[in-house]
Amino acid sequence: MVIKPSLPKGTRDFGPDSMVKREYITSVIKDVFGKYGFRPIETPAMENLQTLTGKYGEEGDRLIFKILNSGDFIKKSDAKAFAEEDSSAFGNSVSEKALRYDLTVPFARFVVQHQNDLTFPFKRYQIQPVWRADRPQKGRFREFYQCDADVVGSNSLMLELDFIRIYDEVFKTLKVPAAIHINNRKILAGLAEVLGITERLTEFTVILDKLDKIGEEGLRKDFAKNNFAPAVADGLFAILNAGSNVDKLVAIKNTLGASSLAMEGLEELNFVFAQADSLNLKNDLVLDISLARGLDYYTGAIFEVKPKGVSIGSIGGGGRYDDLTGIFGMKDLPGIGISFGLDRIQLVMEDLELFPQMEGSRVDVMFVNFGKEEALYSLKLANELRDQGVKVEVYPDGAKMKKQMDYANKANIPHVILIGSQEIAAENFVLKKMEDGTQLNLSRIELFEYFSNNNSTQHGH
RNA sequence: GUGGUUGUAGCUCAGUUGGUUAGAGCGCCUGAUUGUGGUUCAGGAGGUCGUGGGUUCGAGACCCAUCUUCCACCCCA
Repeated sequence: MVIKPSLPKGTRDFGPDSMVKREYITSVIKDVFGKYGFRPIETPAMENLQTLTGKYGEEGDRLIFKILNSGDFIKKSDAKAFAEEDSSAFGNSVSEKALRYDLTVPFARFVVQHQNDLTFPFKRYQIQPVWRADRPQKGRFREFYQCDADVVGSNSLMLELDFIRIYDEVFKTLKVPAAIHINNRKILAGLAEVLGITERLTEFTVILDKLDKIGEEGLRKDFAKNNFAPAVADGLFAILNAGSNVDKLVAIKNTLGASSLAMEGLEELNFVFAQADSLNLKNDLVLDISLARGLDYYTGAIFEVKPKGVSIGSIGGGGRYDDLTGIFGMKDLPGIGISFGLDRIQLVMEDLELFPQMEGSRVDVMFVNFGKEEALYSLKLANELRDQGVKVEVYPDGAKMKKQMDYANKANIPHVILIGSQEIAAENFVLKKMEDGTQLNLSRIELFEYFSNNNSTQHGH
C-alpha cells in the first residue's frame, strides 16, 4: 500500500530557498545576541509534563502537546477518569512527557538544575522550535521557532535597556520597520488596585488587550458587559488618551499616585524613557498601557514588537519575571528575557521584500561532464578551485550537453567550464558566462586568476 | 476549543441545472539542434477529481463523516 505523503496540521518543510532566508535571519539575531554577552544553550524537545503545566495559564496548558507513554500504558491509566470522560485527568495518567511550549520555562528548569555550574547573572540565548496545539492560521503554526535571550540573577534596569536595544538592532539590521511596545505589570496591577478590581486583574487585562482591535468605544462596552463600573474605563482612558510617552508617564502619576505598586512601576518606566534617547534607537519605542500579555509569569516590564505595514500579530515579545525558578525550588532569582518569532519575521520580510540577494550560497561554476576521463580531469581542477574557496560543481553524469546546460541555467550558476578531449590536449579550457553566453579560452593559470580576481562570489555573511 | 472556508495533472486554475473517453496555461519529457542553456516550432507523458461512506440507472458536481487549507473568535511568536 502506498501512503500519500503529507504532514501533520500546522507543520511545514523548509526547502533550500526558505532555509537560506531563515539562516540569514538567525545569523543576524545570533550576532546581536553575542554582542550583548549572550551565549547559546539547547534543551531537549521534550520535557517532563509537570515541568510545563501550570506555567502558561489555563489556555496555555490546553495547548501543550502531550506525548503518549510507551509500553503498557493502559494498565497504569486512570480508568475512572476514562469512564467519566475526563480527558484532562485521563490524559495525565497516560502521558508523562510533553513537547516544549516555549523556551523560557525549560530555561528556568535548566538554570535550577545546573545552578552549581552557572555564574550569575547568567545570560543565554536559545534558538529552537516549540510546539503548540493551536489551530493554525497565517503566521500561526503548530511547530515554530523562537529565538530567546534571557538573563537571570539580576534586578538591574540596565537589562531592560539592553533588551530594547537588542530588539532595535535586530530589526534595524533586517530592515524590518517595527514598533517596540513596552508596559509594566506593576502599572496594570496598580491600576486595578486603584480601581478596586484587584481580584479581577486577569479578566480586566484580557479585555484591555483588545484595545487596538475594538477601540475605545468597544472597550467601554466590553467593560460594561462584564460588570466593570464606568469609573474603571474612565481611569484607564485618562492614561491611554494622553499624547506622548512623557504625557502618559505624567498621567500615570496623577491617576495612580495612591498605589505604591504603580509608582514602583512608574519609576521603572521613567528610568527606561529617561535613558531611551541615549540608546540611539531607529525604531519607535511606545509606552502602551493596553499591552497585557498572557503568560502568567511576568511581573515587571513587558515587551511586544509589532511590524509596521503588515498585519500578522507580534513578531517578538518578552518581559521581566521575579520568580520563574521558585516553582523548581530556587527562590529569589529574578530574570528578564525576550523572544523573536522567526517564522513571522520571515513572513513579514517576504511580504515587504526585504531579503537581500543571497548570492553567498550560490555555486560559482559548473564543469560540464563529457565522459569518464574528462570528468575525472575536471574533478581535479574543481578540487583545486575549491581549495581556493570557489564554490564548484562537476556535473555527475555524462548526460547530454543540453541537459547539463539546462541544469546550470536553472540552478543560476553563473559560469560553466567545458573540458573535452581537445581542451585536455591543449590545456586550454572554455569558460562560458551564462548571463550573456560569451566564452573565453583560458589556460590553467588564467582560469585560476579569473576566479581569484573576479570573485563575484565571496560576499558571505 | 467555537463558527466559517478550501481541496480537480508537478504548479495556478476551468469544469454549465448530476449524463458517455475530465480540460487549459505553465512546468516536465522527446525531437528539430549526437560539443552549448534561456527564444521558437513539432510531438509526448502525467489525474482512482483529498479520503471513506451514502443517494442515483448514472456523482468531479448532491448528502454525511474525516483529513487538509485559509479566515474570524480565543490565545499567541
